[in-house]
Amino acid sequence: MDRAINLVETDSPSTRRGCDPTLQQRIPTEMAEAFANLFKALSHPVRVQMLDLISQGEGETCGCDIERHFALTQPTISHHLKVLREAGLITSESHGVWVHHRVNRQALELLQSLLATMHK
Amino acid sequence: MDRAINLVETDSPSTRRGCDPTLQQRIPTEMAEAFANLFKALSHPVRVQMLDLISQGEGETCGCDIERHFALTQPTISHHLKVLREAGLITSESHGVWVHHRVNRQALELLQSLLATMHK
DNA sequence: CATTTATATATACAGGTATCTATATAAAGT
DNA sequence: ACTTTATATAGATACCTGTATATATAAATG
Repeated sequence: MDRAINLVETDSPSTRRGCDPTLQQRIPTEMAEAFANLFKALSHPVRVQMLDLISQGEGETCGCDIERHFALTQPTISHHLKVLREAGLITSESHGVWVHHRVNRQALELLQSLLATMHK
Repeated sequence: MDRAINLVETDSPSTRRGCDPTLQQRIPTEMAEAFANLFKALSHPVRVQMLDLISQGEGETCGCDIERHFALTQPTISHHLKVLREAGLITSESHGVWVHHRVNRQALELLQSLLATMHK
């Protein structure tokens, strides 16, 4: 009548530890890291606004278009664009001196579906 | 025929600067900050997984239930829960020694709708 | 029933790391 | 030459996570 050993790492339903043993880690670590990286790219107000600006263009939005809307230096804008690009939220292609940016819809849809699963 | 002054802060369509002058800052700064704060709370893989675990419970998920799923110390778990709580992604209420957490659906829906506007 | 023991949670602090933004500079197209 | 964009660097600030500690409740035991 004493549960003896196994004080930790138990998953049996007879354990007094854990109010709800049915909770499962549905999101594996690597997937959680991928999601977190996308969210991190959106964790700055300037980048939220930048992505919204880019989403308004038809893939023709260039850096100077974005720059006009912020009280930030050009290297700082360039940095934020790089963060969005490396996260996979936008793609960028050079056209002469200009670089045109467009949103990656797949990434946004992925985030949307995650959020959907988390509020039933 | 020369545009003279007004080298910066121009919004007039006659400005040679800016390939696409129709782009508008649809998201005001305070709103962008609010969104960024929510995204920042989700910018860590552990918090993504934690929110998913909490979303599985019926508002009865306690800290110890969460703790079991991570190789982190209790204060670290407590810290991450605090981040989620202060961002408004979860609410927490004490029941005796336990604290029960539940997701804030409004916050998740808000993020979802933002993402929706950004991929048309 | 009182007293100890264990459990759940929170706070304070600190070291290491990452992020933000500016200045300075470079490269390349028009 | 002028414009667009990128990189390097650096200082200030913020974030992550552990150790140490505190509090309050529950459980156990005499």
